[in-house]
Amino acid sequence: MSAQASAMETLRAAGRRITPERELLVHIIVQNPHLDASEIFSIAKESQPRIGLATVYRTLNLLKELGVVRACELGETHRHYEVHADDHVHLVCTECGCVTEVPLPQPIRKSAEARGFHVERVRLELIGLCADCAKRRGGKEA
Amino acid sequence: MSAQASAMETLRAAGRRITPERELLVHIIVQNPHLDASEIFSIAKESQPRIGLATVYRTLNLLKELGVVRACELGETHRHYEVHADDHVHLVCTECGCVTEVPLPQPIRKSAEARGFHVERVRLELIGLCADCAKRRGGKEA
DNA sequence: GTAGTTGCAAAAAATTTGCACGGAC
DNA sequence: GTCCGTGCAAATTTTTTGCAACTAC
Repeated sequence: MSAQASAMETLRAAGRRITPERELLVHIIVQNPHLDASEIFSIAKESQPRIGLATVYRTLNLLKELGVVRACELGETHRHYEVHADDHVHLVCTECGCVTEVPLPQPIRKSAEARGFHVERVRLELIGLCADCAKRRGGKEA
Repeated sequence: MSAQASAMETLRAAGRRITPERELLVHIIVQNPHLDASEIFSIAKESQPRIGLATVYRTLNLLKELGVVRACELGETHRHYEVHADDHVHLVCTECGCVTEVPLPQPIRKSAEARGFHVERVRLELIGLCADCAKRRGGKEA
């Protein structure tokens, strides 16, 4: 099942309605996993000029509550929304909010579960330079 | 070197001044790695009642630029600031902003580097229930 | 037909900025 | 002493909310 279909299914399962606006917004988020609210709004207006910014925020919040998307602020200031479907280590408890850290061993998920942590979503990030930029930079600067 | 000292050293190295406010704010962030801007402000006021919210934001932005702290939005809506020092996968390029994904293999860092990605910081997150909450929940609900 | 959704505009919250004073170097 | 950093208040930006109209179910 595609990420899009999966998201809509989650909406339906939660008893929420499937609207053209929601289809559109989810579609945009699935296609461009790294946009912030206003960017999503801009793109949405291209195909649905009458859509309101409030709808974007309301939809985004709904999708967050349902666990369909996740807001993330990377590096300096860029904040974006992305679908969590993929398997992508801080142990963040969704219940009490406590955060436990694991030493970062090999079988990440196993390690957490060995500590009794119930994993719902895994997310990893490596911040640095992609191959192209690392190459391009090459000589200059450290 | 402590995270606190390390952060102050980074400030000094960048030619920025070491002020009581910055010492205080860094201290708070190091001690409580999961606060948002207004929470940091509240705690700061306890020991420095005259500190301004603007200073918190300016300091937070400065520390982000210097790579001392990182803003992160977890789960639903809680956004916080934390020090990156630890080794904590999305390949996020700090240069062009592109984001590449890795299949999540065993030696995470090695895998990324094998793709030519220059890793600067590693960060992992597992979202779910901590052992206590998983146990407490136990019977009721899924 | 009913109740959840939407767009618009206004309200509230979050973040940034201008300016004069104070303190780090 | 100089210039960066600070507090305060105002400006700007971001996010939420109220309400009547609309539509998915």
